[in-house]
Amino acid sequence: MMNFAEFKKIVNLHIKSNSQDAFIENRKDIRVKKEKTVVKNLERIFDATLKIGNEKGFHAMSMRDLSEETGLSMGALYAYFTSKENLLVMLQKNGRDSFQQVLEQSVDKDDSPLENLRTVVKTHLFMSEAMQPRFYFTYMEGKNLNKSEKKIAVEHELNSDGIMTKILIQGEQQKIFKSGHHALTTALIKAMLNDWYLKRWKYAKLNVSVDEFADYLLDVVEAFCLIQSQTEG
Amino acid sequence: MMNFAEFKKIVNLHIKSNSQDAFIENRKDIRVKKEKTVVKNLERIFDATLKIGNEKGFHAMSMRDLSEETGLSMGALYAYFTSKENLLVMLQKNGRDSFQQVLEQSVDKDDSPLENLRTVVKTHLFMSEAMQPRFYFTYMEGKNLNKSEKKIAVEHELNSDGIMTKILIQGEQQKIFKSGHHALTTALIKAMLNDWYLKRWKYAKLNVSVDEFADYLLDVVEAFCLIQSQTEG
DNA sequence: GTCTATACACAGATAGAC
DNA sequence: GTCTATCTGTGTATAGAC
Repeated sequence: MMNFAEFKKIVNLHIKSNSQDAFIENRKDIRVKKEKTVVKNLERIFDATLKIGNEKGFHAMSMRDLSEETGLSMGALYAYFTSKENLLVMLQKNGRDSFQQVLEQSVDKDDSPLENLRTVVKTHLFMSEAMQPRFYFTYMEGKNLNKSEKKIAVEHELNSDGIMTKILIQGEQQKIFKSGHHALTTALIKAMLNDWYLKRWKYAKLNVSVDEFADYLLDVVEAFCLIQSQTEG
Repeated sequence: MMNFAEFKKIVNLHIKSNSQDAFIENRKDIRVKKEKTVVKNLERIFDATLKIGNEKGFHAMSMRDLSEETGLSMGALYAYFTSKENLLVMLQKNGRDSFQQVLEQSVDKDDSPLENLRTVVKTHLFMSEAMQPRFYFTYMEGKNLNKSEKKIAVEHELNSDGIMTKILIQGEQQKIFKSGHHALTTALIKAMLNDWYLKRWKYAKLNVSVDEFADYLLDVVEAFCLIQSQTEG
């Protein structure tokens, strides 16, 4: 089964196109018109925002901090977004969409629910590993969004939970998984998945690799969900 | 076995003494000297800080916001702490200590590892339920602490993880629990426990009570940890 | 012990030169 | 397309009256 190294090769192209997507979606708000310049600088701006924001919080990051980290002047920065809040929204949107897409595409109707469960768990985990700063940022800065953006974020989460819950239900119908409160099971699995990028320092200290974490997490999940012990790994 | 209602009766006294503890520990920095006044106003200040801070983040909360919410003037506020950062540190310290104490006391050497595991999980969960705003705040605002305070926070977490890991090891020694990476198991259990106060909206939507959550979480944990299926609940 | 008034540093944002 | 210089609001914190 897929490990992180293989996963990364496959989706790297997708991930790298992040700031290009952002350019297309925010064309009207971006004063600079040369695509190549925008993509390059937007990437610098995003990276710097994630770095500073994850250290001390987005709100505590000043535009002067951002100017220093990116090497762009304050004036130049405002050619790429209309306001600090606009920058926050761009960053959040941008991450969510590619995540949702990759997750949905990972499910295969012809696979067994067990296979799909494993795939979805690993896909979620590996994406968060490949884009750790972004996932961390999205989680921690969610409450700084305005009401309507917050609502969108919640909908995305419920949507992504739905993918997993659906698999659990199918598993029960096919008598592979036990019956249970599947939405609650999903919530618990998500909680464990999120911990990987939220408490990175802890797993580093325990010297656990992302592949080991994936296998261990799946052991836990399968011990609870599977009707009888099957071949593992 | 203990449910939330019973738990709350037992520890309520402990929880209510929070601002009194804070008064004793921060005497030197508090300009007001009448204990009764300090305890009353400190509680108002803490509650207001948790409320506003959890809505939009501690850094985004201005002292004018806090003044309005507490009904105290800016000048009066600064009689209870020396700076905004000092207020943050007071709040964080204050919560941690009583948590650690209650958790450690909940373990009983004469009980079986299984009993102790259940007790520790429920104690952690029920404390977070009884003091949800404080737990949420501590989690989300951890990165705003300075280096030395951050270090203390990490130590507390490792310490509390240690309590659970120890129980898992004992369980293995007594041939009740499976062998495994016990520290990793603990991390996963903690992740699920934390989710209860971090994603409250989700569990509210699912209409899951704290007691139901406790039982379900323990089912998951026991399915993974126990050597063979034993009587549950 | 609490208030009002204010100091003054720093934030986000923009104008206009290059 | 990027820069420097600057406007203006808001932030934390304090002084001094009551």
